[in-house]
Amino acid sequence: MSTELFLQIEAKKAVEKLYGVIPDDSQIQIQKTRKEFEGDYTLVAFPLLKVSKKNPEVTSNEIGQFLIENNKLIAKYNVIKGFLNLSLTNEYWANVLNNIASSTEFGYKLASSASRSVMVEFSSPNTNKPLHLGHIRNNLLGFSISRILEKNGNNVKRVNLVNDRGIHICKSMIAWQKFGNEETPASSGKKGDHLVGDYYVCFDKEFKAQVEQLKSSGQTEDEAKANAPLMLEAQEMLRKWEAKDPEVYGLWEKMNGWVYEGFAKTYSALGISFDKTYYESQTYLLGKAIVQEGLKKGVFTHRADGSVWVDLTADGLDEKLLIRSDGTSVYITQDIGTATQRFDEHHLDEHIYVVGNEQEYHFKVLKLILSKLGYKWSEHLFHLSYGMVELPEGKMKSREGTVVDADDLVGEMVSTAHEMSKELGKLDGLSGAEVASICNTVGLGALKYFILKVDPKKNMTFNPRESIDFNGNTGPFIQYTHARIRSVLRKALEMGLDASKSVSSQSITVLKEIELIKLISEFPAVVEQAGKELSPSLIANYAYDLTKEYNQFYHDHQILKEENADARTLRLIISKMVGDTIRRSMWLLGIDVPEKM
RNA sequence: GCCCUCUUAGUUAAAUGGAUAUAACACGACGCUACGAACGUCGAAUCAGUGGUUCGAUUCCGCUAGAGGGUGCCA
Repeated sequence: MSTELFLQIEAKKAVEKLYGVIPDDSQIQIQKTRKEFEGDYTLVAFPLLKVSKKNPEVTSNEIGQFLIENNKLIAKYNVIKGFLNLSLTNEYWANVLNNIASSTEFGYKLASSASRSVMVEFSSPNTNKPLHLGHIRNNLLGFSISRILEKNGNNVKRVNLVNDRGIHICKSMIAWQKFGNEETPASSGKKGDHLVGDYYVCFDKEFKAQVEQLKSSGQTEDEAKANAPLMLEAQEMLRKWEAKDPEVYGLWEKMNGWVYEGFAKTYSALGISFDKTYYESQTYLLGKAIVQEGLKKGVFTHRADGSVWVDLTADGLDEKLLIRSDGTSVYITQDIGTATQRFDEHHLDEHIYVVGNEQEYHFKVLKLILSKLGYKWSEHLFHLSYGMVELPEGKMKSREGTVVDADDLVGEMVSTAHEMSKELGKLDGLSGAEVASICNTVGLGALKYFILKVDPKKNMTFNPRESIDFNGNTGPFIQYTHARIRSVLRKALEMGLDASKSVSSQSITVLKEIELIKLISEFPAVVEQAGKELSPSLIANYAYDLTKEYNQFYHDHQILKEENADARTLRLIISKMVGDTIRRSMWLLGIDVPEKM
């Protein structure tokens, strides 16, 4: 039981005994005592005044007095205005530490076959260009949330839906065909996804030139865009692709193959993997049958030109096209199909889409359509809508070359880690492979932490200069503290000190020790909260708080050189638990922690 | 036009219907003969404006201003 819950129950009893009324849970507000006051947890008296019919000070004092008289584990209290600050005894905290030290998988709920089944779709890249910073946020969020949900006792399936077909792919293809001179990753040494991306940019450049030319010969902007030969060729290519024209299909397979090789490297560098990858080329026709069904049910309507629509105006939304007048399907048609397919095949309790907030309307519409079709599971679809990543100069624009490339970014972070460790001389004497591994861990840790510490819902600014800072509220700061703890534990082992004994209240000698035990004991609640809110940032902030608190402790108090054996053991155990909790918090974020750095 | 979101120190972030709003970076001043200084200590600096609900609002609601996003054949 958490300390907060324990105090809530005790306070409830006290109120009942003192005032003869059983208070509502919402009236018993327990919160952490603010740093500047003495106490562990605080009961806010204001909501109880109606019950006590006394002023805040008197009410607080009466409850505080009752609690220390009736509970041996509550040591003392003080009252400031309407706040009752409670301190628990050293026995209580020693016992908490012993319980944590002897438990396995502390803070985690393990999944069983009876657990809820959750599918998380994330990443979902287009195969016409390499991954960039925006994809990194998506990937890191999706991966971390999957781990958080797993450790909240869910069976999680990670899936990727690759957008491997459509006009955007044809743009890269047509540009390569016309201007590529048979360039391949092997011939040019370019990473496959970058090579294809270059031709996407090339298409845009040539297309714009054609549009300008047509405009100067008298066409309007819209006319020029519609008539540009390159665009017509791309559209023709898409038609040929849909007709499975062998030449076009072969080119498409070849170029997508290059992209997949490139993506695989990026995913591997980021430490991201999936249980299953879906391809839009295999799912884009799904959903059409369901649209027919909807027409029969009268949920959708035909228009004169053959297009199919759903009217959502009664729900405050607009009318939405589902099938184009030429009979082809649109994005949402496919999503209707894939969602149905997944719930048919897997019996999911929840399906989470990790997709940027610019698609909020899309998912609102999707959910509504599915519920109109009578699918009860539509209420189990959840759009995890995350904010955009902007640069200090503003929005990233691929065409203006202001996009931060994922591979470049990872590379820069790792090389910064190299420079840093060289400068500090921290890794002297280690083998090249060890140094490379550590710098990789630290560089990636910096990047991942920088992105995940921000609340997913919020837009964030990515400042390249600040992101490679390894001091302060950063991944490397937390990793460093872990490495330092591991170093202490290695030395303790050499000295033959035992960190597996249990401790007694006499072992606790300074306040910081209790602060640390308290913080460690809050880990399960943080994991649970992060699972509920689908927010890795809660874990990141917790890890930082814990690390900061430990560093202060470490600075002010000796561990191995402490002469009192009981105190030394306690500090050793606290150190071990802090190190473990840091490691496990970071694991939930998809960040590794090194033994040395 | 209509709909949605956001606005917290110079900057980037945090928290909360409750106490004097929390950190980091940057800036200034300090601490290594030390279990790891990628650390620690001190200083200065913030809730866009306005009205309401409330014992109490930065948090909830309204309006104003600014920023971003979406909106019938893109994804």
